[in-house]
Amino acid sequence: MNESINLVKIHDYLWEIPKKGGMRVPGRVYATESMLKDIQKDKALEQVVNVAHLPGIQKYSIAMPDIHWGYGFPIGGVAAMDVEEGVISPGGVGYDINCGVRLMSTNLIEEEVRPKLRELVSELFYRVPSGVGSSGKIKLSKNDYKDLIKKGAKWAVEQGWGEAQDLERIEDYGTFPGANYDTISQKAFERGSDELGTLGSGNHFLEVDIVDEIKDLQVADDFGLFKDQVCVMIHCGSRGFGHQICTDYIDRMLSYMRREEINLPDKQLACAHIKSKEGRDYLSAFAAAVNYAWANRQIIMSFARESFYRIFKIGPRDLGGHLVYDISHNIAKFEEHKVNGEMKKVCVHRKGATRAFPKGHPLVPEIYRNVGQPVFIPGDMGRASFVLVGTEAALDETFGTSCHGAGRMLSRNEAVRRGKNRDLFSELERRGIILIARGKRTVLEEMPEAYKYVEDVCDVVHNAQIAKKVARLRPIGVVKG
DNA sequence: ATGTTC
Repeated sequence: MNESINLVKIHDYLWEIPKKGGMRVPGRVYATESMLKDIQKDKALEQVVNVAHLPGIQKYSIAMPDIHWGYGFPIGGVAAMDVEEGVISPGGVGYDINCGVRLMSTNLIEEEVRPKLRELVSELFYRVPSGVGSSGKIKLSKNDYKDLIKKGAKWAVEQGWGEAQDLERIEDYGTFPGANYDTISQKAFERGSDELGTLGSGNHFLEVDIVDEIKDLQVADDFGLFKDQVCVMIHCGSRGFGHQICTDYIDRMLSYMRREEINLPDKQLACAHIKSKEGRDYLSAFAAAVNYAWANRQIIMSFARESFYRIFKIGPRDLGGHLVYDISHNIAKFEEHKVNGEMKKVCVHRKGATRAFPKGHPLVPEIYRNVGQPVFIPGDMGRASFVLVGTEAALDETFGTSCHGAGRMLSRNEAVRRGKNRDLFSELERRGIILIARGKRTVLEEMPEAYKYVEDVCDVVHNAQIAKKVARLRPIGVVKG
């Protein structure tokens, strides 16, 4: 418990940790009072306080309602740094650089898919390798890499996985600027060389979902969503490539901090000034991993389309198979935000947090400029996931950010311990959900009871108005690592 | 998250 951390109520869904000691800004936590009790069970709020010590941090060290303990920064944390004096921290992005979620809509409805659901999920499981260390059929040469790390999803489309219009529905059109081949270790290249088009493990998944309830008819329609529609949700990141880049740069930044005599409450806050050589090199390698993750999700979506074509013997026109949007929830971005009444350029770290820009914002892709940015909040494999839309209040209060998931409630070990006599596969099947997974342990770690109910988390961001609910999805087919 | 403890 963190009795020593004082929480001052701002309103029913927002609490402030007053500035104290070496904190440069206060902390702010979006949660209900009852959620705070769970949040206080681990060291996540201490991490919010620690992050508030970082050089150049602006306004607040922010925590979303799905916050939990992470490496250095909490997962569900947001921190914006001044670009002149501030720092970039690999732990503020996460080990899985550009982990994120994309949603693909289809023209199909549940009753059309049900009769062949098991075949479909088997096909998806076959085409998209999953599990730790899973490798795919795509082998990346040095020249492939050079092109891929600069172009991201655009590279994947050029190679034939998907179409140009997909790129209009990805943050930054699927290409992150600034990648530099020379800032990346050989080890990172090796680890990533056969992992493109693979899902990975842990909380990553590929799901067939049904649009179960529409919460905002107009916005749902603008996103191309309707009741009973079949969708595909993909959650994964940059695999061993991004992981190795994070590892490499935490190491380099620890020596930078010793050299520059930067003292922080936790070694895991390893960071370097954005303008330093170490900071710039990290950003160049990080950009490459961002692009790798976008290419990865692009390729997996393309495999999903092919699975539908084969199982239902239909073509692209009948499937629909439109990308709704692709969100990044482990990323740092240079954006303009209002600080003390003036617009300034900051580097926003979003770790387990989703950008949620309102309509009219120039960084929202043109097709959604008059609607607002889609926000996806995946829940657990047995209950629900949500589609929301970004708001003006998010831009004012949270650097345009909302939460990213249900938030873990049980540790992985505790979930496995409690679930060891259960058969999640048949339990889910009785509820109409086909689950195919590579490892039984991962399934127990990820069982529904290990997570908060996602709608409770969505209610916080909805009521705090930092995103607005659009639709609820429910899973009918799940592929796990 | 992760060649699941370089």
